[in-house]
Amino acid sequence: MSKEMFLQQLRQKGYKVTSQRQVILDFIAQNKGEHLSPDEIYERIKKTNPEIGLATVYRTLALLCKMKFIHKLDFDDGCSRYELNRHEGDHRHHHLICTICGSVTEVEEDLLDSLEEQVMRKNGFIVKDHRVKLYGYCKECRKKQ
Amino acid sequence: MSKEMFLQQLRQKGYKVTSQRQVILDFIAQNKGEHLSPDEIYERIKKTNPEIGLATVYRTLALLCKMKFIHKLDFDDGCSRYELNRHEGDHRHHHLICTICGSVTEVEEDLLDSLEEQVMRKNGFIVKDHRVKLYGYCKECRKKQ
DNA sequence: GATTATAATAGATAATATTATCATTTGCAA
DNA sequence: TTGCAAATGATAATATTATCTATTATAATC
Repeated sequence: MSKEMFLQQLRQKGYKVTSQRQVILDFIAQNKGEHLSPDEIYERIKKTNPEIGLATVYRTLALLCKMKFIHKLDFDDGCSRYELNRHEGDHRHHHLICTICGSVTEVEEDLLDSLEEQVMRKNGFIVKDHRVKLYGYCKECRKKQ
Repeated sequence: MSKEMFLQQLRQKGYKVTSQRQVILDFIAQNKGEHLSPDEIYERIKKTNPEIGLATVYRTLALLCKMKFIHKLDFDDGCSRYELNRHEGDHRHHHLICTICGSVTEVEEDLLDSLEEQVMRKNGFIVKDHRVKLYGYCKECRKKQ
């Protein structure tokens, strides 16, 4: 999704396009691939835009989440982290969290279709999104065991 | 797992069996089925055991998690919640979270075997546990749409 | 295009949930 | 008993959210 498309979506839903939102949006887009925390984003943005407050960073991140532009992640390291949503609207990868070294690896896709179908059939629950975390030992730590 | 077995496991791993830990353990075992938050546990335990501090509740919950006696949950309602681990050592159900009414339903099992096997093969990652959250519309809310 | 009304947003900061710190207490082995 | 590492309670620190007043984007009007 391009920046312009996103700004249009904001206006369309009645949200305002503020300079702060654009700055934060640009920053996240420029740092895709990193799992940034609110405080990291705040500290690094503050250097060029010292007028932006921490609360606004939190609020904008929450808004970007609601708009499905980013995802909130939780790796149990004491703060939340966010990543760009690369595949429009849909969540398309899982996280492998090593319980030894704490590393986080992403794996593409999925294989959840049969699970979601079963939940639909047995529980009447319509699945719109999912979050999957796999805990275990990464390749490196496995060797050292 | 019985209480005695659990206390033995504590001693075996070098942890001490304190009265506070026993009180919290008993309370959780007596309220299985509820998804209790640390503050709820603290407030309700305080009535009969006013000497127990909030920090101890948090610490004991973290310990019980590490011992795989309970699970930490996150339903995005502003606090963490815990539930008894019914199937020893292994995580055996997923959560369906309705994004309309906020209800949380549990579904037994799994169908993750093929996913975990694939992760093992492609990433060399040994999966020891997983956490799956499915977001969507529950049966009731679906009707009202 | 400039002006104005207004609801949304921003910044500052108080409140809340959780974790870290530290001095004191306690379970447990010698 | 006694010694000591581990645990506790109190509370400071941190991450996040809620609150409240001032500011601002935007649509309507001139």
